[in-house]
Amino acid sequence: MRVTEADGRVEITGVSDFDPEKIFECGQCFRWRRQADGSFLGVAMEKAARVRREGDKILFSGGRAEFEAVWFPYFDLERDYGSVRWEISQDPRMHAAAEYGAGIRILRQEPWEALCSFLFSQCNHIPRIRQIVETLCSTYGEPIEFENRIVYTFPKAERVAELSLGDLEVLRSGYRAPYILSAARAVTDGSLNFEALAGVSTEEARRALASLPGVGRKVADCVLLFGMGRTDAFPVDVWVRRAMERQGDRFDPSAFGENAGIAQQYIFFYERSGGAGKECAG
DNA sequence: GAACAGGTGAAGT
DNA sequence: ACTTCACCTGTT
Repeated sequence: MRVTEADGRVEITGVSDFDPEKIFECGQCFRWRRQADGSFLGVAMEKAARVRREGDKILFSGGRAEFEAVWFPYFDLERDYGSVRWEISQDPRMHAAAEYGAGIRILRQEPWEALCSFLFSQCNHIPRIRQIVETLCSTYGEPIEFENRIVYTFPKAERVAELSLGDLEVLRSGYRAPYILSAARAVTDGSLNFEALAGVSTEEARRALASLPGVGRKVADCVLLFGMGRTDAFPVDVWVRRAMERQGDRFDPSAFGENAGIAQQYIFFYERSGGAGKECAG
C-alpha cells in the first residue's frame, strides 16, 4: 500500500478489496451517506470524513496523521482481504458469495456505537435503523464542523446514560429505547467494560454482552464483529439463516476460524442482493 | 388493515 | 430443548 498526502487529503494505492459502496452499504454501519459526487461522507471515531474511489486510488479527507491514527485502523487496512477472500473461496459453497462481495471490508467501529446500532436493528429495516441512529446523533451528539457544514458525533455512553426514556422518545425507537439506556448505564458504571473484554475469549465477551437486556446472541455477535475486531464472530440473522438452511447440509462457520465474520458478511451481502435466489430458481 | 421487519426473552409445550 | 408470542413503530 502506498500513501501520499496532498491538498489536505490522503491518497492510497495498492489496496485490494476497497469498494466504498459495498463497505458502507453492506449493512455493517449506518452513518455513511453517498453524496451527489459519488463520494461518501460520514462521522466515526469522533471525526468526520469524506471517502471516495477514483480508479485504483482511494481518497480520504484529512491529513496523513489523521489517516494513520484513525482511518487506517477503522478501515482495517492492515488486513489483506484478497487472501482472506481466497481462503474463504476454498469452500465451494462460498465461491459465488465471496466473489460477489469482493471489495467489502469489516470496519472497526467503536464498540459503544456498534452496540447501540445493533440494539436498534432488531426487527427494523436498514433505512429505519439509519434514521434512528441519525436522530440520536443530531439530538445528543457533539456538533463538529466539516466542509462548512455541521455534523454530529455519536453520543458517548456517559451522555446517553444521563437521559431518560422521555428524552429518547424523539428517536421513535419503540421498545428498544430502554435497552439503550441500560446499555449506556452498564458502560458508564463499568459493569460492561469494552477494554477489559479485549483480553478475554470471544465466548466470554459474548456472554458479557448478552447479559444486557435486549442483547441476545445475534446482537452480541454484531458488536463483537463490527465493534470489537472479533472476526471469528459469526452473526446469524434471518438472511444468513436462510442461506445456511438452503445448503441443506450442515454449515459450520467455525471452519472459517478467524475469517468466519468476513465470510458472514459475504453471505449476508450476497443473500440480500438476491444473487443466491437466482441460483436456486430451478 | 393486516402483515412484516437484520431480535429478544418469557412462557408455553 | 423446541415453539409461540408480545414488544414499538413505520412501511407495504
